[in-house]
Amino acid sequence: MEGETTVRIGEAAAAAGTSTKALRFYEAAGLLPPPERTSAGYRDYPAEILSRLDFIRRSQRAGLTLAAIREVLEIRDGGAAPCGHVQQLLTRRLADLDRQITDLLALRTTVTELHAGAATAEPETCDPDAVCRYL
Amino acid sequence: MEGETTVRIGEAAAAAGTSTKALRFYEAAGLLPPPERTSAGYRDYPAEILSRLDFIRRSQRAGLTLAAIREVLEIRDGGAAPCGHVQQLLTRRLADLDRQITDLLALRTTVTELHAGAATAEPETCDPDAVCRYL
DNA sequence: CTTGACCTTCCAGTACAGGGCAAGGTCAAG
DNA sequence: CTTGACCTTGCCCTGTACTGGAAGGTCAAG
Repeated sequence: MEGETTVRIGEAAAAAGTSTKALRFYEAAGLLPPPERTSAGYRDYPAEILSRLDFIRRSQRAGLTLAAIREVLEIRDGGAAPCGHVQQLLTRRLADLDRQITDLLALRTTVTELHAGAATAEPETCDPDAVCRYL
Repeated sequence: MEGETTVRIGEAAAAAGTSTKALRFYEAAGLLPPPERTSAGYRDYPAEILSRLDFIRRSQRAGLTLAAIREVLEIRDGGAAPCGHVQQLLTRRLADLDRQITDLLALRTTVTELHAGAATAEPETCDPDAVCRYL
């Protein structure tokens, strides 16, 4: 038997491309299980923490919130495969993205129109009461 | 000469379609000049406040922050026409919107791909260590 | 022995635009 | 006289994902 490889928080953070602050934050937020501690009180993570951190990072790149990621992790930690939940999550995320994109495109149209109007700015014809006719 | 029409905060808020809280907040944030007070200490706005509130609302619908709106108002209050500034503002806002939209579209592509992958979910083939292969 | 790189906890703050509630003053109507 | 609608100030709370700093413990190297 070999001794198991463990990592301290700084090493884990560096390997995952994040910060020690973030790892402690994830722990407080329930995304990481409280690790063992060394006799000095240092967090002592098993090497598997790295794939978990990688999962968190992949999920974040998909625009998922930490709360959503935590749910997936909880299902997995409960022993079940989170596939179904993940699929729902992605479906909702997609709908959300579509709504956001639609909203932004509409706003872009509005702002483009305002901008075009302002291009022909004639301060003389402005009603001071209206503050600015171009908005 | 007639007495000038004035409005109290509740009336102004209702007319502008916002809340008394928001009006006090705008005042603290420098978007509204501190109004006269009645003998009881009530804010007593001139009727012109309504066009200012309307301007604020129009600007917010264009997605401008209160800080940006305040700048425009300050220029106008300084006696100048804010046209040039407004045009810059809209140019920047447009560039910002384009960047946001581009980012969201890229994210949408990513999420769509993940979602398509997850549609063929086969929990058996998952590596428990990876938490979920579909993310 | 000391320095420096780690690690610990806790507190505070970031940006945004207010919302919620408390505790109390004011005013017209019944 | 009292009720109810309105107003005042002040203070904390929301959500997001952390980051910064203070104050101090631990450990290997020089």
